[in-house]
Amino acid sequence: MHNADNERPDPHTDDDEIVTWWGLVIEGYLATQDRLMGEIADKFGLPPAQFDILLRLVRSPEHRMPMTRLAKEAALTSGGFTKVADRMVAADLIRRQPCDTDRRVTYATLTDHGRDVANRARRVCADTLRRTVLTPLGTEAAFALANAMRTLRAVNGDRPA
Amino acid sequence: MHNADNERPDPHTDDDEIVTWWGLVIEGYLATQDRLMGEIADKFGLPPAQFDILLRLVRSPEHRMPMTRLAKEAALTSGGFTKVADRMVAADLIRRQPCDTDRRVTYATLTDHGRDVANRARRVCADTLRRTVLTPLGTEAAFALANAMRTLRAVNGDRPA
DNA sequence: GGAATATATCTTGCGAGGAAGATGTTTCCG
DNA sequence: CGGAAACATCTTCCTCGCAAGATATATTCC
Repeated sequence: MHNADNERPDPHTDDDEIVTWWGLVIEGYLATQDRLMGEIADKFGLPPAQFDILLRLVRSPEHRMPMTRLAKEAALTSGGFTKVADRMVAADLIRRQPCDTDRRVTYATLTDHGRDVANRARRVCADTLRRTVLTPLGTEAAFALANAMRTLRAVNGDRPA
Repeated sequence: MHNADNERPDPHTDDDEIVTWWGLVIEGYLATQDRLMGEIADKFGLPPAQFDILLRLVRSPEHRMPMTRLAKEAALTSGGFTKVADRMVAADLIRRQPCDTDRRVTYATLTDHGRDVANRARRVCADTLRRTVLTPLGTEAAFALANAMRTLRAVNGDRPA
């Protein structure tokens, strides 16, 4: 029934501990992220990909960005991003704006409605993060969290492009 | 051009900082996880869902578990899990084993080949984690990471099933 | 000017997973 | 015993995103 107490079938038990440890860590953060995105989806009808795009656009000068650059930053392929953009255009969040000086590029530009939704969703997101992450952890642990992340990015290939 | 230096169009700049902070944290861990799963997929042909299932089975008594329980632990719907199981049966990683005492339940049972793949993949996974996460972070930071995760799980709904 | 290369976007087909419903099995209760 | 409710699994249809290829435009070199 219980062969974990006295048996040791293979010498890789440490492996299992490490993999389990990492699994729990990832699971915890993913669960938090899922709840957060679920809230955004419920309240604003924004799937994660669309919310991410809105955040990037509302931070951009003139609230616009070339499609390709946006796709790259959101870690989407151009083909995949086309359909995300289609849905966002249909929802009146962005519009496609041809570039005057380079007719290859199309800007994704935030509509007034899109800017409004982005700001409100960002506010809700920040409030929830404060309540469910920052406050419980405390600033010190939150800082450690970001530091650990920075270490991971530095060790592994941090490809900024 | 640069309206971030001297302008402050809305009073929610702190919101943006928090959301950005969390986005970077999530992105860092997800990138690590993606690389890890990419390695497992490349070397063993195991998609993340299948690898997760294998780990749970290899830890289980008699290397088997009822389908529904497995689906629940892997955060999949029963319908979605059926097809994952189909692929794993086709790859000779698991087989479906009817239960003697309750003819509703079907066990997912690890095949010999499945057990072998699971052990080798787990070893690779643990080695990579040691090299790219545990060693760079140090045991203290790694401990802090797990602690922060535990806090998050405690604050938000920790459903132990 | 005009061909070759690079860039930006869109279209088609595929795999993964979820939701709703169908089927067969067990358990509960009169 | 016999029917109703709960349960486990599977089937069908849907959405989402990626990969590969097609099309159109820009830039560069001759």
